[in-house]
Amino acid sequence: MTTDPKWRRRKTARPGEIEAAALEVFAERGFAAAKLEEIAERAGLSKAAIYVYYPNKTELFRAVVGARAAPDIETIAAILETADLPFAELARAMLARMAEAMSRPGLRSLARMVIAEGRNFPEIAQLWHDGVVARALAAMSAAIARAQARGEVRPGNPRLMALSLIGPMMLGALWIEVMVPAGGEPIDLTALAAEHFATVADGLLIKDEARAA
Amino acid sequence: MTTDPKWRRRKTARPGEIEAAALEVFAERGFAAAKLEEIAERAGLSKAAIYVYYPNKTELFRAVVGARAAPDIETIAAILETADLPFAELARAMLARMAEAMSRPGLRSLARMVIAEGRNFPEIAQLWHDGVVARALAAMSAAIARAQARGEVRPGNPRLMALSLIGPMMLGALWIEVMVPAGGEPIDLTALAAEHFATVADGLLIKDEARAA
DNA sequence: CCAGTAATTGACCCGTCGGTCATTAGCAGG
DNA sequence: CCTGCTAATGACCGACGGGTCAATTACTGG
Repeated sequence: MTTDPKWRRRKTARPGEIEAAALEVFAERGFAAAKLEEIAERAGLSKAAIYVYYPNKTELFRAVVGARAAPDIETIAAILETADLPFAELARAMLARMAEAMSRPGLRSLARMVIAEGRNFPEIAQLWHDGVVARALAAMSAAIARAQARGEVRPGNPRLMALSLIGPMMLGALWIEVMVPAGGEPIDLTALAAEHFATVADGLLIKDEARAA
Repeated sequence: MTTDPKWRRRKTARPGEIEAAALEVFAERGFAAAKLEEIAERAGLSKAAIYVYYPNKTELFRAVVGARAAPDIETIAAILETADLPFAELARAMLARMAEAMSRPGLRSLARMVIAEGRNFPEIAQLWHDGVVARALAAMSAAIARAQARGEVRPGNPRLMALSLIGPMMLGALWIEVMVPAGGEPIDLTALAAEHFATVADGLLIKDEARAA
């Protein structure tokens, strides 16, 4: 009988598998409480083998968080730069896309991790700030400013308006991450996006002018 | 010469001091990375003395998070239950109060901690859910539902509307906690509250009816 | 002033986990 | 087939930090 080898040499495949496992464990336990042994186990190799690919735990963390930062953001930025769609359509599409992105656990738990570990890893926070959040915010502010120039959006600070737009989606995502496991009522992010879009478009209040009609 | 004693017996004063120091350290480092030695140092006693008042680190954490949960929320809930103020005034006052509460680091960093450690401490998340977040959300949903019944607010899911209201303030608070230390542009929460109120009241879009005037 | 009590401490213990290293074993090239 | 390279391992180390305990010292009541 040809016995199965105890392990395989798979130099190119390893890093991806390690990072995937690490993302899981870091997301579940947080940086400090995550054990390399557990990451190794889930990645299907030994703890020592991790050190072939990453010099230490911190660097592995950096690789995990840094790698998966950009992709979803690009899509959102692309939507916002679709110039000359009416702002209402832009906003609706953006909120829908964000609901979608935050419905999958990947980006969502990553966001929670950045919030959780940002203080202890200033460079991680900076990486996300520069590469993800600030860019998204800037793209959105720019879109709002353009819409203001076209007379579609009322005057006001575009940056603060951008926060008004994305705040509820972030809160929804964090609710799912933190409160639902603790017994909180689930939230349908798509429904939230729709409801919030209605509010952003027309406000919550019923206008007096409506009575005049 | 009457020599100063090396230490004092201050049984009643200790718990408060320990919890204050613990809040600081937990907020700075996170639960796992917080060292009891450092908490002891800042509280002005020895590590061993902490164990007179708390059986272990986890229990201390529980005490810290549990204790400071309620007070600010009560104020906000009280505002929302001021029945029969016009909803617009209710919302404006609530947002202003929230901006104020989140401008101080206490509640703000506590919120970040709950997000950070909620997964590892389900009971903490549950404590906050039951005692703080769910109650605030319920009070707000109720206020919105009442306003809908009076015809002040458009139809729609009150719970999702409540998330629309508070989302941006939470995001602002987290921005200050996480991104500003990493070089992010600061945010004036009071200005954010005002801008967001304007959006919630009337929306971002300039109405066509306005042209008719 | 003098016990007796209990708050407080410093030194210690020990489990855990990040990180290292000599050794093993898969595999490619001749 | 076998030989050399190196991916991969298991056993180990050392530091760090949570938690304990006997000894110490501030008080309190008589």
